[in-house]
Amino acid sequence: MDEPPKGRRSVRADGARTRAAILHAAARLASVDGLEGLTIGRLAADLTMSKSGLYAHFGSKVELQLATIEEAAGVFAAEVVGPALAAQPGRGQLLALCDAYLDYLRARTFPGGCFFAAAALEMGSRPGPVRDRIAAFQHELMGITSGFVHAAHQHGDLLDDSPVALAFEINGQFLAANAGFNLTDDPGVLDLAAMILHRRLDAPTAGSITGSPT
Amino acid sequence: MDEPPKGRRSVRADGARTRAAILHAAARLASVDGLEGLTIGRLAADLTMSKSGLYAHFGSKVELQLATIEEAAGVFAAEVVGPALAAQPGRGQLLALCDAYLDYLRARTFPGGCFFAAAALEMGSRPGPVRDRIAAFQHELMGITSGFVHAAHQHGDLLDDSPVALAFEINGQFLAANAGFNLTDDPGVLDLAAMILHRRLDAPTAGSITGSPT
DNA sequence: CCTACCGATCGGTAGG
DNA sequence: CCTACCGATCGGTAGG
Repeated sequence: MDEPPKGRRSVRADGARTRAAILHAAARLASVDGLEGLTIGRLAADLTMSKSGLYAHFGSKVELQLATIEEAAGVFAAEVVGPALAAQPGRGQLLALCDAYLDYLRARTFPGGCFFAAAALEMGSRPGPVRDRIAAFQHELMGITSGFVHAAHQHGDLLDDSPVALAFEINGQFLAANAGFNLTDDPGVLDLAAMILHRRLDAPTAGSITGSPT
Repeated sequence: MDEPPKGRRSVRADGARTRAAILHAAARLASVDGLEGLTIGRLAADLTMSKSGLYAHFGSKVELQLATIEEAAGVFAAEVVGPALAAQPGRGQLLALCDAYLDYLRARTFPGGCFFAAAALEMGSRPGPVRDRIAAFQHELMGITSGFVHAAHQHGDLLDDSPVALAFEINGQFLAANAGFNLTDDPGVLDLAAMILHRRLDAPTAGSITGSPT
């Protein structure tokens, strides 16, 4: 009766899978109850495990919150930023970002709506490492968006003043779409936001989108 | 040693003053900690009174939350909607609304930023009477804003498509201004939002603003 | 990953 | 408006 190493999955791999399951549940809970309202007791009950089991993975609530943010950031990168990065630089890339964000809301990727919109509002006036991480994410997203605007300018696709201002404007429509959809449960809100964003990004020099050579 | 009725303020008036003090503190606390994070214990400590003293005014936490929303709605009406209602119908009325909102943020009327932006995000996915009241407020504000847009159309001041769409757009800039200001503490965020809104509302048929007769 | 426990705080009530 | 109290839950620890 030997125990070959492949007979059981390694403890390390089991731990990693448990950790992933915890963070998946934590991100979903936090989108509804907030990062502060996320309690270790409820999370443990949700996973049918003990509270101290959670403390084996995360030494404190703050560490759990920070890990949960990383989990949500991964989802956001995959669902929203990824599709936009895959698009060609230009006006279409900005539209891809907007459509991906609205699809991410429509799909109810997180049951409480956009994880980061909720977190930004909740932590905005609560100093500490959690708020700092959320602020850094928001700053990063604004940087990516204004980078897309800059690229569209280079591409001659879009006439506008400041990339920072347009990124701010787009972010505002994201926030309005998230808040409106959460409060009304009406997908028409997302359609309205899409219409506004598409009209806003209608290039004065439109027509150069389809003509990209090999 | 008689006790003339005017010798002490009426119990009713004292109660009303205490209630007002409670709600003032509650609205400020809730803007930071959320309507759910507002606890009766902390609120009592903040007012140096006992928890049961609070229960004499509000029978339950939900009733306290609802009363706190009414308090905040009164502040919002006085600080934001009031100045806009005082303005002449037209493009200038919409700008007055925007400027009043941004001033209300700049003044840190509530220490945690806009009470209703925070509440809308927090309660969006938490069914119940508190969420319903927040949703009604948001709906009311959108109605007021789109009414201003409609009036500006009548006044020939502003060319635009749907009042609902423009109200949605403006609301999005409010949310972005609130979130950005809360996260960065940088008043430049408010200046950026003001610039965006003023440029957005620049009438294609500008010039008819100053010519209103007696 | 567990049981068993800690002090603190939660919303709420009894009785005055 | 108070003291005194209730059961439940909080974040966290000891020890295994």
